[in-house]
Amino acid sequence: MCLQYSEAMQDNRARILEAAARVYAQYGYRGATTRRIAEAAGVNEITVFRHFGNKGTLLDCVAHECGLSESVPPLPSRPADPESELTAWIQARMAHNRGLRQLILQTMSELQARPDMAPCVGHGPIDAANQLRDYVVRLRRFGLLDVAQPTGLRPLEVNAAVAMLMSASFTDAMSREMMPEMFPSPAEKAAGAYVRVFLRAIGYRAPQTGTSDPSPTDSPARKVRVSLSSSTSI
Amino acid sequence: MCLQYSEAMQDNRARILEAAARVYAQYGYRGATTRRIAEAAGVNEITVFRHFGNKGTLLDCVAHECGLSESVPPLPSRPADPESELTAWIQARMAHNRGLRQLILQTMSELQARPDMAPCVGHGPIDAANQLRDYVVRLRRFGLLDVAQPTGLRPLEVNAAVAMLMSASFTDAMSREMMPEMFPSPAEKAAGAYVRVFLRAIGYRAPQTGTSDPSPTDSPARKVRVSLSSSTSI
DNA sequence: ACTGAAAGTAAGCCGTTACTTGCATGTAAG
DNA sequence: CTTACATGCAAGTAACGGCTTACTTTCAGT
Repeated sequence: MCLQYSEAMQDNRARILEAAARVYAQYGYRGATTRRIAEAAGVNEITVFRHFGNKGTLLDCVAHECGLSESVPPLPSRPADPESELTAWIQARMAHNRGLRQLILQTMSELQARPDMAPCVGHGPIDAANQLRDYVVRLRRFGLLDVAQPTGLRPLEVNAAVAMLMSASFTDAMSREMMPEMFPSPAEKAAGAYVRVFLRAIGYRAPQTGTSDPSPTDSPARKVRVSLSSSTSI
Repeated sequence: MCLQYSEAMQDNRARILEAAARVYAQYGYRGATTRRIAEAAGVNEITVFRHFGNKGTLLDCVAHECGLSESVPPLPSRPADPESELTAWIQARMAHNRGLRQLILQTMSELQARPDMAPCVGHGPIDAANQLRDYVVRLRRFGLLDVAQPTGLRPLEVNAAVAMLMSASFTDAMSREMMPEMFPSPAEKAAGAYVRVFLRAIGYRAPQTGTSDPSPTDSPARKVRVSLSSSTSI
């Protein structure tokens, strides 16, 4: 039946795409030659052209189909243990980013020449930052943030704290290997440390013993003047 | 006199180096063709080869001579107004990094193929992080940090806070343009917000009125158990 | 006027790269 | 068995890129 042709075809197509992603991540756009890609895919160079027409189309497909889309589980909608929840989330994000390190760096460095790649590389981090902002809103709703600090907790700084946590996990994943002196904390402890710093900065206080299962309704923090939304620029 | 030859020669050499840096930043190693560099320098292609022998040597010289070395004034040795001092420092660092953005991204993405570039791109940030760590030590010596916080101020987390501030300023400079949603705070306010979050996280308290000109000797914070050094891995 | 360093011009060599064309092979559907 | 499709192989083309050779121009110092 016609599906078997199609299956074999899809098979080769997938192998070419995967090989192209690997070669592109290692050598960049110019260095990802059609010969190298075909060789890495175990396929004749001509097959590449028959499937994708030309190199540009192939690498566009790589960018849109490959793993830059998120595969990190979301933050819980009801915060229970913020420190461990955030740490697990940051750890997963760092592992994800480490795996895509070369691909991300190549794409970022070539954004000027191929600006249409911007959403492809930007969507993941932006979405994650919005998730984190929403999580902070939930922490506040559940009364887990100390809003009576002397200096006050302004939206500008909460956004800054979010950007700092996202940046730290991203930069750590991108560059710990190339400049370890920048990250004196060992890799397995880094995520937890970032999260603790973040929580301290946004005024997180572990709930008092006995205040288990906090509900949003009985929290005095709801009428605080700070309101945050993931899509609101401050 | 013979110096005029040399001056003219240095002139062309400098123009080639500067043009090579521009072309490399825009197109990367493979895209920085000798023809493009020569054209950008307003010089014959052969002159490039006569000066540098081959493309590799030229781009090595670019990496070692160009502006990746620091030009940011250091943090003051006697902290007076940490928030404004750090903000000015971070702002200068961000401006510096923004100017070198493409050069940094290209070099980072090609580190796998040219590992000898690692110190060239890594020295600046590492040095800056060490400066910041030393500054925190000075804040502590001058009694400007609240070390009696409930959760305690452990070196692991101070290092994490340093990494977060450095990462945030770096990532902001690198990627605000390509994904503005990631940084909802306006660029001119971002540095100050990062610094305030950082100071809050490390337990900075503005000195009480009347405690002007703090001296390191009369500070009770000196005998705290936390000791930090810029070259110590924790 | 002569010398010699620095720069330019013209031309080319040789390998690489993207992409094409033409032909043969295998294989499954009808 | 035929048809159609997917793939492979051989060869080639046009352009580009690193680098060289052989020669000329410019111009300060002697």
